[in-house]
Amino acid sequence: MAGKADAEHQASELDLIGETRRNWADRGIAEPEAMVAATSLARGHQIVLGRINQALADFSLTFSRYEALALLSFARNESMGMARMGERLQVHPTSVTSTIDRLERDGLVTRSPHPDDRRATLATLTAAGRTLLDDATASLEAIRWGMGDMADADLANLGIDLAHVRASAGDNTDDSLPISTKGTR
Amino acid sequence: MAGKADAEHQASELDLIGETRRNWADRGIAEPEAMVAATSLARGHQIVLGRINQALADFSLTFSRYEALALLSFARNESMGMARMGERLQVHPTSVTSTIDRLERDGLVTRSPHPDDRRATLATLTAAGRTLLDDATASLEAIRWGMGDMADADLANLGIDLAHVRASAGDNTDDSLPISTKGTR
DNA sequence: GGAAACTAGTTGGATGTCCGACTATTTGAT
DNA sequence: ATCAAATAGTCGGACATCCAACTAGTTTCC
Repeated sequence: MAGKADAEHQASELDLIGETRRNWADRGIAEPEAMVAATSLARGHQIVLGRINQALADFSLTFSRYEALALLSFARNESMGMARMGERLQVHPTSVTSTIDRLERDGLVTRSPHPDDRRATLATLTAAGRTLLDDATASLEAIRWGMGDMADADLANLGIDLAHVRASAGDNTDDSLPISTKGTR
Repeated sequence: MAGKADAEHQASELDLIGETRRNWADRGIAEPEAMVAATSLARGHQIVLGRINQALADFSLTFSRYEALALLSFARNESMGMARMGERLQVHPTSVTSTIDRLERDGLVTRSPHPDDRRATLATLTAAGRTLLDDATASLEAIRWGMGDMADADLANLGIDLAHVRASAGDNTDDSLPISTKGTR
């Protein structure tokens, strides 16, 4: 889990990131924009993930486990090999093991041997898993995936800016992104 | 720690977020922009934090511990009560305990009783801690705090968009942010 | 065919984060 | 003044994530 569950708690009096920026500026930092962006990214992530996990707590889920359930729900037969899950979710194979362990413990997923490859294990969504996923999804939609009351236009801008980050890491960012204003700024 | 250490690894063939978006769209999701933004935020955080932690590994540091050292370096006498550190870093008190434990173990920080409040403990930067912080900072500057080759203008946009997220959580976002284009889009 | 190289998944260890509960101390309110 | 309420820090437990190392099965290539 990551981020404080209570993302809405008092942010004390001051702007913590602005304060940090000022501190570094006094010291003569290099690349101040990058520092502010990285710091803001960490804080934004903490806020949003905190809200999401808070909402998912009603279902005894975390975002990691929710993502795994959602991924399976999109797969043929709601079933997928664990290595493939790791690629899709961009997490280490051991994290998949750990996530599936807990989902299986809670009866949301079952493990079964792969029919063709005796090394591989298939994770398959159970009926309970599918039901819980649907309920949890409705809950996340209700809180707009933790994005608060941000306007759709601002959300789109954020998505574009983050696409730049992802592109800088080699993520392919195809045309499915909101590109209405792309290149115009 | 969060994010894959190897943030630059193969992003396989497809755009994972675009693919996710398509999957949900087929299902008729509500609030698609919010979902994409939240997903992109998580991925962007993973990428940037992964790069940062990779750079800090040369100093046997993590970003959490680096942040704690930096915070202390800005404090009067390079010293601060642990509760205050938790407020500034926006983490749970037990996380501060854990972080200071490791910093103390590595000789980068010392604990001492607060002179006026016998409940409180002061964490103080050591000479070794200060030196390591400076070296680690230089390393982070060299990689632009994990922001890759993003242009300053894009970084500024990202900072602005994330300020909206933070504002929606009650973070005070004062005038120290890059506001050159604020309100113009 | 058979050995080397690769792939799939797990286990064990380290870190970071949260929450609940607990002790010690300080504040505040009657 | 005294006792309740709030605050500071820690411990134990749960999760998520990584890495290194290991077992078991599959591919590749001579």
